[in-house]
Amino acid sequence: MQTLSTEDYLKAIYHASQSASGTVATTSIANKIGAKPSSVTDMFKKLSDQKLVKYEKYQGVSLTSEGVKTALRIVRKHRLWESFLVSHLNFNWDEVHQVAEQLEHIQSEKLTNELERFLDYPTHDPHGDPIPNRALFMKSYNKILLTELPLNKEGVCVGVKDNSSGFLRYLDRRQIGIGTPILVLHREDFDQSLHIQAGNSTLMITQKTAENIYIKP
Amino acid sequence: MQTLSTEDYLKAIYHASQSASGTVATTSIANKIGAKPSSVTDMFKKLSDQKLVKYEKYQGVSLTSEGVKTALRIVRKHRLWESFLVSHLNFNWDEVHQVAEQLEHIQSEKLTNELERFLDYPTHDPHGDPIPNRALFMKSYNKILLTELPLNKEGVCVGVKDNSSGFLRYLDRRQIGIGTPILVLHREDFDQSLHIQAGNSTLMITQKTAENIYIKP
DNA sequence: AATATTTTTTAGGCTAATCTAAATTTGATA
DNA sequence: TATCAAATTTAGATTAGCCTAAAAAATATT
Repeated sequence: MQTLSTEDYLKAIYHASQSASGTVATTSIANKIGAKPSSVTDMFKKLSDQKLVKYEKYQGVSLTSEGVKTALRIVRKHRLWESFLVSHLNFNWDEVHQVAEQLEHIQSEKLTNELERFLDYPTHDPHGDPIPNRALFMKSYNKILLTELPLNKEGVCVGVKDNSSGFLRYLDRRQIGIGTPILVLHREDFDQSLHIQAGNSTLMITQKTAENIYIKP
Repeated sequence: MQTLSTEDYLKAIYHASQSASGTVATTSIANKIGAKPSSVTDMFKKLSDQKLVKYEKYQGVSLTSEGVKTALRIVRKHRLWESFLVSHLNFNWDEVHQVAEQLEHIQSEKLTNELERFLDYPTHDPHGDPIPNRALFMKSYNKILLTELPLNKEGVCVGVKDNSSGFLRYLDRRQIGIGTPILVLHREDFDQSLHIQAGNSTLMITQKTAENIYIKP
């Protein structure tokens, strides 16, 4: 059984190793967790003793298969709770993260599995991220960034890269959400901004926005 | 903001002060929390510094009004979550306590209030205990123990005093639950055991059982 | 009332998780 | 490749929450 803190570290290592290849650096975890590098080193040693990560001095860490399982169990809970908050408790997709950070630590297999059943076995959370099933298996769409969608090719928004409240509320205002059909009408060579059709409305978005929106073509 | 541990202490002090009058003794909290009396003394001092309890050496503690409020907020969450687990997640009334002990610490007013709305403003939890509303007000039935119910007077089971899994499962087997109509047919002078009608069936229960069942006459 | 027992507190330690400051290693740069 | 900057680790300290053992106070018993 893990402590709150070890669970946070394992999740952070898991997410860091998704976006980069090779081992995960001390500093990158320090930034995610909001702790000093020296504290992270301490924790790396503890996790290594518990065989949850492979750690070699100065070489960063990688999760063992046991570590991956533990991390996925937390991700599973996090995403199921986020789904519940949005679908039944009137939370908006920009409000769920902080609460789910707490709920993900609740220990009860029965609770997790019954919640999943109650939600009718959702495959994706409110941000479009895949939810690991009971066997910890998850299937992602093969999605691309909106910056990579060819002109005049129909796509659907299936997720976001930036989960910050600010970005999500911006998308709300632009009426872009999971499931919104998207068509790129014009790409401005000068600054890579896009004119798009999103649902019924036509609008302009910056490159920075486009590289944070996932599309299923 | 409280730590997990201070919340546990406040809740324990609240419950202890419900069942006894005057101040709450160090040992009684030590037993509830599962800690040594010396640790409890330490915590009493901390809670006193935070003005959540009134504490005088060797004289036990009592909650301040701020302490009562904090405790009731936890009780509210505990009982709402228990209700949710039973009504929507297929938990039996003897399985909810441990999980609710974790869920009661989740900090989000919105979550609590939305959960209450989703459950349609329940007034009592699965064990018949009253749920504090948003203003932390709760209304209890004026209930009596089954030992005090006069012969041949109709009553309804509205709660249990002992919330242990063992007792609750025993009641399940006897088909006694919240809402079951109860009639005392005979009281045995020798050992105070009762012959009762519970729902459709007639059965015998011991005095010990009867003093753990609450009845609304 | 004096003594014995129980309850409570104090004193001093331990562990997990953090920190700062100093030392070490890596890897980038001149 | 020698040097320097950045990243990482070590050493030593801190805090919360707990412990044991001993001392002190309250309560019960003779």
